[in-house]
Amino acid sequence: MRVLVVEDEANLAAAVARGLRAEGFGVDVAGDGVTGLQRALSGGHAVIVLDIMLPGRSGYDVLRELRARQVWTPVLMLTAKDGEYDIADALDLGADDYLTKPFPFVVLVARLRALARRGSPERPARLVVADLVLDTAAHKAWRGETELALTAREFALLEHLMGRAGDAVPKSELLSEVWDENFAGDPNIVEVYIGYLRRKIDAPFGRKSIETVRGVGYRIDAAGG
Amino acid sequence: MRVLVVEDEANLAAAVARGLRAEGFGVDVAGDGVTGLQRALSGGHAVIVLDIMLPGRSGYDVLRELRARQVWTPVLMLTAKDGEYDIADALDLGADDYLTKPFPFVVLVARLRALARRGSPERPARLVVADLVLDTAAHKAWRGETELALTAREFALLEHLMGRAGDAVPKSELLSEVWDENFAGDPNIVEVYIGYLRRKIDAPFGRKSIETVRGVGYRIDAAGG
DNA sequence: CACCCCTCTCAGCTGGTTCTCAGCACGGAC
DNA sequence: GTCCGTGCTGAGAACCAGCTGAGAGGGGTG
Repeated sequence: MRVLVVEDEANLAAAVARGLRAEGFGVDVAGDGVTGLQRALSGGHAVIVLDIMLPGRSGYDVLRELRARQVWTPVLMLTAKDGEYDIADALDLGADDYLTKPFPFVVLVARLRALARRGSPERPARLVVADLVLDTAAHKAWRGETELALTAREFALLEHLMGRAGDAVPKSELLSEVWDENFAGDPNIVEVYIGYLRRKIDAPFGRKSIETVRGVGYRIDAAGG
Repeated sequence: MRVLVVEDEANLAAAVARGLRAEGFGVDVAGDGVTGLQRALSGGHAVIVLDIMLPGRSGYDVLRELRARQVWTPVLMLTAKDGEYDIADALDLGADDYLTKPFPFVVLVARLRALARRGSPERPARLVVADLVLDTAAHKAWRGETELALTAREFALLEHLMGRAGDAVPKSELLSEVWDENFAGDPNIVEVYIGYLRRKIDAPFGRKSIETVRGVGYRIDAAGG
């Protein structure tokens, strides 16, 4: 069972890592938010221990980004007790548990075990952006009351955009995530499919959910469009 | 519904596997205690049939280890009638039922069905979707008032689809759950059986319960159809 | 042994889906 | 306004997923 520890205080990080290894966990350590996010995205961890106060990107930020990218690995947040950061916010963002520093080591281990056992919650079956709804389990899509007839590829593309609603998603990311990691064909395929989508989900309803971000990619406004 | 059979007598194992497949179960076979334990831990089985006398690790051992690792899949133990091993011990260790060899095949099937039903509370004895009704214990199916004559395989397929009513069930999942974990044959078998089902449960009634989700699999609409 | 039923394989067909390509439109820089 | 780069779109080709009929193989039954 692998654990990712994202913590900038080197001493604490090392101590936690050593202790967890002794308990039989495999441990990865990241010293700042950016590398922490990378490691977390690469996946394979049963639990993530995430400090809130971090150089680079805060723990909040990392957590938000993770969930936005559909990564549902359980996260245990670490806070200093000075209360500058609100743990409630973290839980809102999708943290699964938290500990206030300093903490007894055994408590950390127990909480991690509990989180790991509980496992990663199912990814939400439903994506909602304004009156656009995707049911990923049923593979159905609606604009308001109207069901949309999307092909598999169109559905996958829309799913990815809605999963990162509010973000400008680079065309390269769409290519590698919706198509293939090493897609060899014409990258223009993304534009073609964006066109298909707009004709199905926007034009008939006089809407403009999918914005073009010139030179970057596309964005679905979190507030809807 | 997947069954794991842990049995070292190759003839018996093969006979049981064949018989269970004919009854519509997906069957995994392990020939000794060690691989049996591995398979069991990998999960996904509704029931485990476990011989006591095994090379490698005894059935006792495997059972103890399973329960120690918090795996609660129902287990049916097989014993030779010479009484060298005490079935009471097995029940103490957390076995759920037992059979003394030799046993009538129909008894095995009945016990397995009972265990599977009892074992997972979320698998009800009766599945209802609109006017489609499956009695999984009695192995009977109706559309409205009309009883349907389904073969074992057709029944298993319909059971799985109805158990996930509303979801688009991937073809790969159907293959591994209704057929076999490592089904080697032509995956087209799923389409063939979907065709059989439609001819029995839909066409005669002018209905369309089973929708094709192109590029994914099949779906039975929770609201019926 | 003959027959029937069930399971599964195979190959042909169909139409929707995916993708390529080429030309056009548009935005931004100067 | 002109030019260049980027994005949009229609047409059509290639492909492939899914459906079906035919039939082989095997087990069980009379």
